[in-house]
Amino acid sequence: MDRKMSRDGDGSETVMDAMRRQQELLMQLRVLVLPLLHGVHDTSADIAVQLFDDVIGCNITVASKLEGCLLMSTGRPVVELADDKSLVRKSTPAAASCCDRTEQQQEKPNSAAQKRRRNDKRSRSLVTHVPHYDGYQWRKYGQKNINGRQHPRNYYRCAYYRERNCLATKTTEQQEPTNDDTSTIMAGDETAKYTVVYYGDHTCKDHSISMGQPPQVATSMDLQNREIMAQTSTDVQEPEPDLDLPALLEVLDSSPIDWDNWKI
DNA sequence: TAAATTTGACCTCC
DNA sequence: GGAGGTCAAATTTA
Repeated sequence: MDRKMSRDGDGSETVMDAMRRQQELLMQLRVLVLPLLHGVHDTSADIAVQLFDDVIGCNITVASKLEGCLLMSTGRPVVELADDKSLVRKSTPAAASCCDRTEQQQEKPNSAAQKRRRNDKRSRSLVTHVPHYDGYQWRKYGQKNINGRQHPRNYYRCAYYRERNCLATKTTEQQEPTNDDTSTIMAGDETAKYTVVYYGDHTCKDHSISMGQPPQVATSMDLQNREIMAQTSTDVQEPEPDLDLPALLEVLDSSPIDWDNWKI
């Protein structure tokens, strides 16, 4: 890895790029597969969900540790893990961690601490046609028209935010149609693509996205949530009852794999 | 009637 | 001061 990291001067961005890419693709694969498991025997679906969470968690852990090593060796921060850099501001000494902010919020829920900025480097984004199919239950808490964007950004937090103090949040935003898409994509069109950005981990799960924990509790909840999501989604992004696999596969088309960067 | 969503206001950051 | 993120009262829905 040292050899690779020393490429292009320091090469650190290549490795981190690959990690980010892996993270992104895993999220996309998760979104792709979870709906297909709907109705599948619970045990198999449980295991699949757990495996996804574990692999993603493993990836996040490796990326974090790698980033720490790079910080020590280069003395400068590496690029953000999130794709949407406008949403993730650079860390500052004053920027508390996600967990630190949690404590502050619990102490003074209506104080100045109520406004949180997205400094979490563990945010990850993906592009999907079915932004609700991610295995979790979300509650919408806001909508904002973003400057210059055609579609508003929707803000969701975990449905267990209060009940289990789960700080996971996500934003969804319908992508602007490209030249190729303009003929087919309209508001609410099921072929529309959405950029989904996730922040934080689900602490509502016993194991969150971590490794080596028993899957039973969290995964059964995932399945339950997935069913609820499929039944109760109320936003524009209504998931199709019968999922269009080609449409889902198109998600992957939006970010072709660059195999050169995968050679670490 | 409880739960979920909408939406305008407020707050923080740049 | 503008943009983005969150809160919370009002409204809608099941």
